[in-house]
Amino acid sequence: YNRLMGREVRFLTGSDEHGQKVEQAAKAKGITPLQHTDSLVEKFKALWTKLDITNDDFIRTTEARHKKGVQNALALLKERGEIYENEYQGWYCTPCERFWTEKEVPEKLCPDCKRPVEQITEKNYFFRMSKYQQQLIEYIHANPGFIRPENRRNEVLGFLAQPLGDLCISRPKKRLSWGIELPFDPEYVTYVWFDALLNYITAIGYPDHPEMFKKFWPASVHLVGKDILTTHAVYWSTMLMALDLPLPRMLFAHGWWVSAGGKMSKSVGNVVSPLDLVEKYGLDPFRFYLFREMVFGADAQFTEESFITRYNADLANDYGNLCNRMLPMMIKNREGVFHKTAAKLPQTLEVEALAKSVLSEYHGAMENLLFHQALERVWDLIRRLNKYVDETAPWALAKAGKTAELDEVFYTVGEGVRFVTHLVQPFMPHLAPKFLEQLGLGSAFTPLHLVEWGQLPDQTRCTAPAPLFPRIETARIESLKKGEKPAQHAKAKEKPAEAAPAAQPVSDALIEYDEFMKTELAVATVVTAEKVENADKLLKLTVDLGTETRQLVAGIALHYKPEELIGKQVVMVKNLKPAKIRGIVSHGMILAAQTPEGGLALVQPQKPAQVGCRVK
RNA sequence: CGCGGGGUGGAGCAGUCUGGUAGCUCGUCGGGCUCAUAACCCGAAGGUCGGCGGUUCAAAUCCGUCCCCCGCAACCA
Repeated sequence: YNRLMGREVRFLTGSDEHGQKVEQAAKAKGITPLQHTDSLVEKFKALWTKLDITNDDFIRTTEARHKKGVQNALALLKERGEIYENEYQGWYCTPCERFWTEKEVPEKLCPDCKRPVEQITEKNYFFRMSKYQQQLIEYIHANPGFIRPENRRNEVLGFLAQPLGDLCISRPKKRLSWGIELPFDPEYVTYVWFDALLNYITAIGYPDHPEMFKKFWPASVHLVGKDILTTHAVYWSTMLMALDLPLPRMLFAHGWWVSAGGKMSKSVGNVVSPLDLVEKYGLDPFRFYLFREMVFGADAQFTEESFITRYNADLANDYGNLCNRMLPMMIKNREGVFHKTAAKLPQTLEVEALAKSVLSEYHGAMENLLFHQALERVWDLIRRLNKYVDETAPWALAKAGKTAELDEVFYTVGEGVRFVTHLVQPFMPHLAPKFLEQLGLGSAFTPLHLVEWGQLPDQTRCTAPAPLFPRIETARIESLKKGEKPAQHAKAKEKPAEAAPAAQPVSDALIEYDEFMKTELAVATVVTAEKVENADKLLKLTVDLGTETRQLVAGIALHYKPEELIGKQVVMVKNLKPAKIRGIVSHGMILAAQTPEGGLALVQPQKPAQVGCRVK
């Protein structure tokens, strides 16, 4: 859009490649981190090409220009006293090689591997982030358009209402080598966020190409996912403040596409690869769908069905068909030539007035990244044009020989198509030119900022049209064609009932009797039962085994109330290794089976059995 | 009170900041037109805007409170 508006654009994207996760993933594959990211980057780039994303640059944080910029910034901040050395204390799990916060390890066990964590102290470097907290709050208040959408801005302000600590920006090399070395301490690398965020400036010439840097910084728009808003709004902003650099003009957090019907799941059968739609229906309609269907900034649901609905209604019926219904008529009656005339019909004036207001609202929406709104306005005009054709009934005008009026109508519709095609071009760069060709304009686009109503030249001669958005045939249309009543397809589209999770796959391998006998099953009586705090599914039970009582935790709280369990006999695995669940020791496991409704049924002796007796 | 999002006609959403006839698309029903990709145009049905309370002349919108749903996280021994 900005390019079409005649602006000089620097569209940057890239990849953040350092850090522990990357190092671990590479290690697991037995390749170097760089080999690992190389292959990922290749995939990203191929994807952008496929989607016709026209980024001017793609920066990788492993590139020399980036490393140099990061080290330069670090050195500068150190020199200015914005970075200091301090002890870092935390709970560390050696096998997992990671720190946990006090809160994360209430029982001093690693949440990942359950092994004990140890409190260790190590030297690290810290960035004086807290120093800028107040300044940042004031900045956000003073620049209401900085963080968008607005609810996100409030989220950030909420975050900043809490005391902000300083940011630990280093990792000792002995724990993590995959990173950028600190210029002032070769034993350390940079914390990945501190490294990655700087890409926005290292990619545009910081610090070696000041003329380029000056030209493109501050960025007009930072577009980020909603999940990384805080890092950008807080870490990055304070880093820039410390570096004495201006903040980006806008930080926009976009939402996520979510698959309808909850999480994508193979067993539910709702896995859709968006890219399949590109293969099936083309890139432009796909791009259109993405921008029209999503309220930009919020999450949106993605389904092939909604894509098809959108495509047929907006593209095939409204936009494509508008062009297609008029040109043949014009070829038949006026040799396909547009005659520019002064508007006389009241409907023509209405269309012109609408076009003008649509144009300004369109630009307003686009400047604010409200793409769905921009497209909505454009479609207001497209619908008005279809209505206009009905109102003026050019086929009747032709019969009556009213040539002047006929020319006015043809011109208005032709100009309408030209006009909306320009507005839609950022979304559909490949099909938009074809509309212009059909109108007889070649592919001579007017720069977007110069587009106005009435620029279709007099005497333009159109070409014979062919549908540019052929309808996607659905069952409903099929049946209409056969003259049947519309099928009640609501039923067919119902979400497939979530199949009760299949029984655990049973292995074919047979076991020896001895092996089974290793599992000691026993009858126990539930003595006490209570809910585990802060856990939805867990109950803490004590059971009587005759010779002893045991404490165990069972994930059955959704199906059994504590009080209904007390006094019941259950079957438990007696010789299971104890484990801590949610910090509570669980020594044993009680048996239950799934019911057809997806509930749980505890396994119970059919008649009262001897407590503690072995089950076999 | 773990974090976050949300509850508006059958479906998906806008409107909520800046109170004042509840709007859009799809779907349904009826009609029109016949130029077109069975499309387009018109009309209708359908909503106590999650519940309750409050502020106000006036509440989807502001305040309070409760309920429910969905992601993520944490446990499913």
